[in-house]
Amino acid sequence: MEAPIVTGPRYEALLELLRAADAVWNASRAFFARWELSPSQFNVLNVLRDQPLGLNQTELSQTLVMHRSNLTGLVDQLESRGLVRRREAPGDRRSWRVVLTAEGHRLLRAILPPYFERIEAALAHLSLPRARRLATDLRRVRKQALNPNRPDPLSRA
Amino acid sequence: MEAPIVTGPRYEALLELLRAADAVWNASRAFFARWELSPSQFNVLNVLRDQPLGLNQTELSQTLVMHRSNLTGLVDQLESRGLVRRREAPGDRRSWRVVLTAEGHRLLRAILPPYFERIEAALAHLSLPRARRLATDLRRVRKQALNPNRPDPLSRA
DNA sequence: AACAGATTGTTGACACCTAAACAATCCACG
DNA sequence: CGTGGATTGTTTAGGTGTCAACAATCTGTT
Repeated sequence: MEAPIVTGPRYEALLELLRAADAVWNASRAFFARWELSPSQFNVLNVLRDQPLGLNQTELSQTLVMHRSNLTGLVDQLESRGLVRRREAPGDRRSWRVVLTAEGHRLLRAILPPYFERIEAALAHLSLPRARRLATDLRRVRKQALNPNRPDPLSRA
Repeated sequence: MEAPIVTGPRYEALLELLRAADAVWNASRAFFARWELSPSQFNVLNVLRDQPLGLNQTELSQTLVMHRSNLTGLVDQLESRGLVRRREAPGDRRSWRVVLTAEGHRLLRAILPPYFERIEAALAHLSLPRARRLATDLRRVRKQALNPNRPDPLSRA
C-alpha cells in the first residue's frame, strides 16, 4: 500500500530550482541590508540606471515582472530617501517619469562593484560554458512553465 | 561616463534562476488553484504523506524551510477543511502531531498523478542526464549562496 | 466636438512569509 | 524533588507581493 511514487531527476531538478532561488534571494536580502535596501528596491534603482529619461511605473512593473500596484509603495520609499524622483511626464498627466537622483546614482555606484563581485564569487565554481548552459536550461524551464498551452499529448485522447 | 558594466554569463545565469523559479512558483499556484490549495498548503500535505505518525509543527517548519509561526495558520486552514488533524503528542503536552486525515489522503491521491505529469511535461525538453546536471549545479549554487564564508580562492592572491 | 473604451497610479482587502515576545511545558542538573 | 534554561505553538506587527475597483486622463471613432 502507499504507492512508492517515483520522482526522478526532473522533479529533483525542479525542487532544487526552488530551493536555490530561495537561498539566493535570502542571500541578496542580507547583502543589501547593508544599505537598508530590499532586493526589490535595489532592482528598481538598477533598472533606472541606464534610463536617463526615466520610466513610468507601469513600464517599471513590466521590466520587474510585478504588479503595477507594487510600484506605488516601492517608489514612495525610494523617493522619501531621495534616491529617486517623480517627474511630470510630458504629454501625459496620468503618469510620472521615475528617474534616479544624483544621490541614487552615487549609491548605485557604491553598490554595484561589490554586488557583481559577490555574484561572481558565488558562481565561481561554474565554468563559463557551464554557466551559459545553466542559463539556457533555466530559460527553457521558465518558458515551459509559463505555457501550459501544450495540450499535453499524454492526456489519453 | 556611465561605465558600461560587464555582466557575463554567471550573472545571466543568476537572473535566469530567479526568473525561472518565479515562473514555476506562479505556475504551481495556478495549478493547485483547481483544488483551492496554495502551493504551501500542498507542500504540507505532501510532506505528511509518508508520515503515518505525523510531524509536529516545528518539524514541519524545518522540512519546509519556513518559520514556525507560519505553520499555525497553514495547519489551521487545512484542519478546517478536514484534510489534516492535530493529534495530541504522546508525552509532550506542548506540541501536536499533525497527521493527514482519510480525506487528506484521498485529495493527495487525486493531485499527485497530474502533478508529476505536469512537471515531467514542463521539463520534458531536458534529457535525464541534463536534468541531473541541472540539479547538481543548482545544489552548488544554493550552498554557495548560503555560505559567503568562502574567501573565494580566485580573488587575486 | 464628444463620447466609449483603454490606460495610469492609487487604494484597500487579502495572502504569505519573517521575527520578536509570550505562556505553557519539558528537561537537565543540583 | 525543584529550579533555571530550552522548546513548542500562538499572537502580533511588519514587509512584500497579488488582485479588483476607482478617479483621472488619454485615444480613437464618429
